[in-house]
Order: sequence, then structure tokens, then C-alpha cells
Amino acid sequence: MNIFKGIKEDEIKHFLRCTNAVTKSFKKNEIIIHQGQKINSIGYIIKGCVKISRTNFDGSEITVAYAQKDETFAETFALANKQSIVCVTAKEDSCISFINVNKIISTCPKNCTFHKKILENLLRTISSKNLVLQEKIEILSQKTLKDKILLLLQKYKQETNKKIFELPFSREEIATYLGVNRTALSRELSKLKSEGIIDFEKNLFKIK
Amino acid sequence: MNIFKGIKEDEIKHFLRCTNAVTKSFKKNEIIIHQGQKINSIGYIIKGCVKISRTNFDGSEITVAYAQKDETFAETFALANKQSIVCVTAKEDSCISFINVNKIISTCPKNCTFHKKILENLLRTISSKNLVLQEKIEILSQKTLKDKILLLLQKYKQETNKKIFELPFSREEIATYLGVNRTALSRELSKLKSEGIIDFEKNLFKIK
DNA sequence: AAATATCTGTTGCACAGGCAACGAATTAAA
DNA sequence: TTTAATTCGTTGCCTGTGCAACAGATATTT
Repeated sequence: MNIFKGIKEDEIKHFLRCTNAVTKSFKKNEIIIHQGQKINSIGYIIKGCVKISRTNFDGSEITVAYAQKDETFAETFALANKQSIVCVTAKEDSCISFINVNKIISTCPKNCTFHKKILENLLRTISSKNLVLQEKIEILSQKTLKDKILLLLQKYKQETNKKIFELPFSREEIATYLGVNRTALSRELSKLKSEGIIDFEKNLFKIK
Repeated sequence: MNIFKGIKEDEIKHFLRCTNAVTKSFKKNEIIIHQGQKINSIGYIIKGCVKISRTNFDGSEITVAYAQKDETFAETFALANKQSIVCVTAKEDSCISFINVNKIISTCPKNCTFHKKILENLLRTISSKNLVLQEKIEILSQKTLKDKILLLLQKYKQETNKKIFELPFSREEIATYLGVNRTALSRELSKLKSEGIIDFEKNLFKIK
């Protein structure tokens, strides 16, 4: 699901012009949206990949999500017209179009036929993100690290629908996502392996 | 924010008729939506109050949120046309209107003027919920119980904008929300009080 | 008022997991 | 190839928090 699903290439271009979208380039590790920045535009990834994270008051960083080409970010803050509580950085050289959210909501003056479809897509996109957040809450709500790991693995297994599946993240990133210490994660993974509950080799995992 | 904000009473009634919304009554503790149930309608609370919770595979229950009169629930699942991962129960005798989500998205055949406004409201409502979920994630991501409690209290303080503010939940409910043991919560609250960091009397709290 | 149920705080114990220090393996740079 | 930098796993130590058992306070019912 993304906001331009089912919309033709030239219609997208038309729409971006029509809403006066501003397109900017960002180098790897460059900050796209600062934490605390007030937002009124949705970010649409033309090229590249971004990381959405949050820095705690104690200085530690929490990765909220990643977004790829053709995906959007910051819709929530834009629609609520609030300060962003997250920080968005380019994971690689990226190209982003910023679309003013009010232009999406208000009917296009030129009455583009696909405008309504885009609004519906936006609604479904935000709903999907909602589900992703709920899944994260579900994982974080697990009492033990063991349960957190197993739930995460189960969800990835379901997603890929394969016996052996990949977690495309470093151990550090997984630990950050789960909100736990990296070495504790390693310890628990080894323990689960020695207990014969899971098996893994680098980033390839298997649940027995 | 709610989906009928700025819509007149008789327009709401008109809309509910127009979309063939079904209204049902529920007694206290009665289940409104079962976990796993496939959803294609949004629940709009005409009267009463509901609890949104989730039961883990280990049998423990996690309270996700509460919703009051004039608020909606299950929008996310309805829009994604997915099974609900949560369970919705009536906290008191309640009256719910179920509005089919496709009827909201598709333009009203009778072309109600307020239809577009309702769609916009729905978008903003879901965005707000998104923010609420992100705040919960922020709290759950805190490393220690102390930090979780303090962040929760700070957020409630900000919300009420008062020096002394109320947490309208039992200790058990707070513990469940934070995903921790109730007695551990009591112990930490007492500790924070003895350290002079916070003060409280029953459900009234103060951060020093 | 008496009896019962519910809510809240206290404490001892056990253990999960945070943290520090380290080494090995892998990757990137010189 | 050698050196440096990153990533990952291991282990010892110690603290935070789950859990059980209990007591007092408060609310509800009879």
C-alpha cells in the first residue's frame, strides 16, 4: 500500500505539480526532518531509503521504522499539524517530494479524477502504519526478552511465509527495535539456539 | 477530534441512515468485537464507554486504550479489512453504531455536502490515534520502570496543564498499560515519593 | 453494622537482563 | 597484504523487576 497505488506515472507527476510539491535531494546520513520540527507536508520517497528514529531525553536512540522508495513518512504529524516527535535521516542518498497535506485533503481545483483515489490511499496507508505500530506495541509488551524475540521472529516468518527467513537488520538494530541490550539479545539468541527452539546463521533464522 | 466534528446533529443522523449504519446495545462487560474477528465497519460510540484490549498467547491481557462517547474504534482494521488483533468490551452499558467503511470512502450517492468533511475527520482521527500509539511506544521503550512512570506522568501533566493532576486509572490498569507488575509499580511509586521526585495521594499526582 | 470483595502498599526471594570488558570474526580502508 | 574499524558472541557482576504472600484500607453487599 502506498498513496499512489493504482495511479499512473504521469498522473503522479501531474499531481505533484498540481499540489506544488517540493522535491529535494539528501545525502546519506543527512537529516531530512528534525525531532521537534513542525510538519505540514508528507514526505514521499522518490529515490533511496530513510530511517525514522527518536532520541530519548537520556540521549539513547530508538529506531521507529524504515521507509523505502514509493513509501511516505510524517503523514501523522502533517495531518495533526504537530511537531515531529521523530527524526528522519537518509540511510542512503535519497530524493524526497514534500506534499502539502492540505492540498491533498482539499479537492483539487482542476478536479483531477485520481485525487479521490489518492485520498483513499492515504487513509489506507495511515491505517497500515497504525497496524505496524500496534504490532510493535505487541512485541514491546512481552514480558521477557525470549518472548519478544520469538514474537518478532514469528511475525517475520508469517510475512515471508518461508521456513528459513531473513531479518534484514544488524543485531544492534534488532536490539534497538526490541528496546533491549545488544549483548542480552545475543545471549538469549544463543540460549534459544542451544535449547533447540530456533536456529540461525547470521541473519537467516528458522523456528523449530 | 472525532469523525463528526463540525457536523450538525441532524446531519449525523442523516449520514448514519445514508450509510445504512447498524446500531446495537451492549451491557457492561459484554464483548463488542472479538479478537480475530474480521472487521469492515467502524464503531461509533453513541452512548457509554469501551475498553480496547489484547490477550496474549500466554493468556495475559494488555489494555491498549479506552474510548468514550462520540469516539470511534476499529477504524484501522476496518480500513485494512483485516482481522482485529484487539478485543473491544463495554466498560459500561453502551450503544454503538457500526458504519461500513466503504460507504464512508465512496462518495455518497445522494451527495451529502458534509461527506467530504467526515472523510477528512476520519483521516485526522486515525492520525491522532497514530500519535497516541507512538506515545505508548515511547513509554514502553523506556529502559527502567522509573523512566516509564516519569514519562507517563509528564505526558499527563502536559495534557491537563495542571500542577496536580489525576490519573483516572487503578494501579492495576496503570501497571497493565506500562506492561509491568503491579507490586513493582507500587514499590517504584513509593520510592519516587520517598526520594522527593514525585508526590501522590490516591490518583492525584504531582511532579516536583 | 457486619461480612465480603476489591484495591493498594510492603517485603523477601529469585532471576532476567543491563553493563563492562574482552576476543573473535568480518568488512573496509590504507 | 596489513591495518583499522565494525559487528557479533561470551562471560562475570550487579541491579531492577516479577512473583508470592501478606496486611491494611476502602468499597460493596447483606
